[in-house]
Amino acid sequence: MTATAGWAERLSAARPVLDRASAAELVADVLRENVIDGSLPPGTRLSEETIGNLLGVSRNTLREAFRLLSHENLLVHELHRGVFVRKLAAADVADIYAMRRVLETAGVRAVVTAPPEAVREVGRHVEEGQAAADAGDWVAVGTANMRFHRAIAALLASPRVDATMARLLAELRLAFHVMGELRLFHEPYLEDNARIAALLAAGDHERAEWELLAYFDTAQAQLLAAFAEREA
Amino acid sequence: MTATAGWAERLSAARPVLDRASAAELVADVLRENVIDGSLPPGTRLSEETIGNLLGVSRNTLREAFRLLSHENLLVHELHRGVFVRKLAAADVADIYAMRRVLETAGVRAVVTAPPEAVREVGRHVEEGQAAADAGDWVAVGTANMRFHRAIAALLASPRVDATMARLLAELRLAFHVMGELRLFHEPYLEDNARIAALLAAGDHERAEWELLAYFDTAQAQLLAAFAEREA
DNA sequence: ATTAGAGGATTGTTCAACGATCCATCAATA
DNA sequence: TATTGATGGATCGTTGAACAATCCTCTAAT
Repeated sequence: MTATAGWAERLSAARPVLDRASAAELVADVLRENVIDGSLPPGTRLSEETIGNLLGVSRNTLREAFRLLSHENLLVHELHRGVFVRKLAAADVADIYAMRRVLETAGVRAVVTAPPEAVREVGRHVEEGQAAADAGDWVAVGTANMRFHRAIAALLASPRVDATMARLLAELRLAFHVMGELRLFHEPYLEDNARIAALLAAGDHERAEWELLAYFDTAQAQLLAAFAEREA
Repeated sequence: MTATAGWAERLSAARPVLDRASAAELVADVLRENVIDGSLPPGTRLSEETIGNLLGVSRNTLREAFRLLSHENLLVHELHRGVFVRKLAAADVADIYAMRRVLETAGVRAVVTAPPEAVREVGRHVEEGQAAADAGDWVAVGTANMRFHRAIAALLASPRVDATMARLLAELRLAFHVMGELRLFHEPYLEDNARIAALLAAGDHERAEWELLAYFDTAQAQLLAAFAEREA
């Protein structure tokens, strides 16, 4: 019985696969990948003709892809000048962390009403990060860390909060490129994350929130210090 | 001296006015206006040819405008079917209020560190709403109410939070169209808003938060009731 | 009443073209 | 020398047309 019970939901869950992405969205996916992994460093100018030829799509389609990524804050569009890979300023980093504080602390406080599955999801990403660290893959550690924090905000069980967090974290990755040694940036937080996940699992949201705020302060300070150093 | 002190900032603040132009953005502005004020009710299909001829722009330009508004959640784009004015479901309304609770309560708690000017701005929109009510302009009362709540979130002094709130409230206006009599929906909250603004001005963020949460509950329930009634 | 198919209408995507704008270069002037 | 002004090339902004792919409606057949 349980096998056939939820067939309607399973079908509607598969729907996004059906209305497959348009050409512009596929192009946006490719570009997003290259921006996030640093192949296209901040400040790079994306010429319509060059990129269009490279990917084999028309200028119009490409421009739609540019619009998509501009609204994800990964590209900036300057009239009559073209699109550039976003270059975060120190103020942007501070603002991103300000918004993360709001969303993630709200997520932590919602742990008491969150579905147990969502709480387990937080812990899962902690293990994911530790496994990646054991393998020495510090880029993967960074990815797991993003997922960990996204899972914290997801405790609110709000699609809009979730989408906002995803965009915030993608944007933040633009700032990571200023960090030279990824290991030094990510390694210390593995323990912090494990501790926060444990507190959440135990329902101790007050201490979890306190730990989380401490993490924000140090991580933000670390990033901003790297920014200041780059200036010099 | 003070008149010439901040000229650099004033100039750079005027910058957005300068690079304002793109035809697609202007078209998006026009469409947004018509969607928000109800001229284009939810569910309306926007034919590329029809709208393009009406506004005198080419299909390509119009499609860029559609993209812009789709990412503001005001339009939905269905592949090979066209774009439609977004039709909010009850779940959307609940989710919007969930996110408002997060952002606005955070704003209220930030009143202790917010710049005084930002606090005064909240009160200003209360008066704006009362003036509109005296004039019997209930659409303007609704606008003032939006600005009031946006000003509360703005206490966080975060550009990203501010932009997110603006988008959330624009989206919520799609739901207001189910309310028949706008006066019945907006009038009771004039007093609530005044009380909350007074509490904020006094720095009593605890009671302000309590009042605000009460407002969210009743307003959301009222909207959802109207949705349920529409179904019947 | 349901299914199958044909035809028309609309969208998806590309291409070519032209005006508008920006940018680098170089000449002219103080 | 440094600033200003003009020139030309490159790129963007926007349009219009074209064709394929897809959807919708209507009709016919079972």
